[in-house]
Amino acid sequence: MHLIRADNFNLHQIANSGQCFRMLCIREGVYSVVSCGKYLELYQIGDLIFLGCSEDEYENFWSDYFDMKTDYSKIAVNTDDEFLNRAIEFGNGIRILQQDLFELIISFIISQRKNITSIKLAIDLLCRRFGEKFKGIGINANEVDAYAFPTAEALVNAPYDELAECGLGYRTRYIKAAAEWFLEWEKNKRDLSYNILVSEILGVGAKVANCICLFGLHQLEFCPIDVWVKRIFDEEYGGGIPSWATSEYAGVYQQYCFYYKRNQKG
DNA sequence: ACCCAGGCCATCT
DNA sequence: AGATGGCCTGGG
Repeated sequence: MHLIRADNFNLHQIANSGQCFRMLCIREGVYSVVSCGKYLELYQIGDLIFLGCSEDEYENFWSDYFDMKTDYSKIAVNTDDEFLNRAIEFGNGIRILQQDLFELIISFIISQRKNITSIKLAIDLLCRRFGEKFKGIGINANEVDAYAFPTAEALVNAPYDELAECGLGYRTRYIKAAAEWFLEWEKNKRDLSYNILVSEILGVGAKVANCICLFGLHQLEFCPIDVWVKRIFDEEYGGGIPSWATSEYAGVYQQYCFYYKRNQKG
């Protein structure tokens, strides 16, 4: 067990911000998350975060995963934009996680035309079938069965029908192609960019590429425009593009606004 | 029973 | 370059 104090950190908001599909509420207030073959359970009381891992593992891994080195109090500042101010106030515990790139690419290809519940289900099935099973340590030092996200090799070698059975539908061939692309990319690790993602990976269009840049490459200026953000532009800005959407931290503001819009009035 | 979801691609005008 | 239809499937 490791304890930290954190500002601009809200576990519930992070888990429900739509950027991560493997952070689950397993009991009242307690969340589990798997990343890079590591399992963590954690909960929050006020600004205290209780983590079911060693200080060493926190410092070496989870601290970066939760982007603790970025000072969000410098991003979530008051502006002259009333809607943005309300969104920041509402969602200012959201952080941009530093997730595994391959997992990110596959997850957001899966996300197209699916709601969050369906995305989580498909990814869970994928991990159970093709991911490595391992023992995680729970918040009470108990042992937990966990599944890593499948490697690119595992998905390249996976029979098409078995992949499809995870509820991927027409995206199945995209997933296979993306896994093959990733293995090839890993050989030389040339710099990734929005244009490369869109032009080289089948099934990656503008929205998904923006998500990969923001959530997978931690380039905070990328602003994915989905139906919710479109709705914000239409209903709050008369169809125009607000200045935050083209700013240095556009992706963070997008998260605040997206979360606010989805969760307001009911 | 619908209807559509946090898109993308191919195929048109 | 802009608009339209098809696509898998499960949740609401």
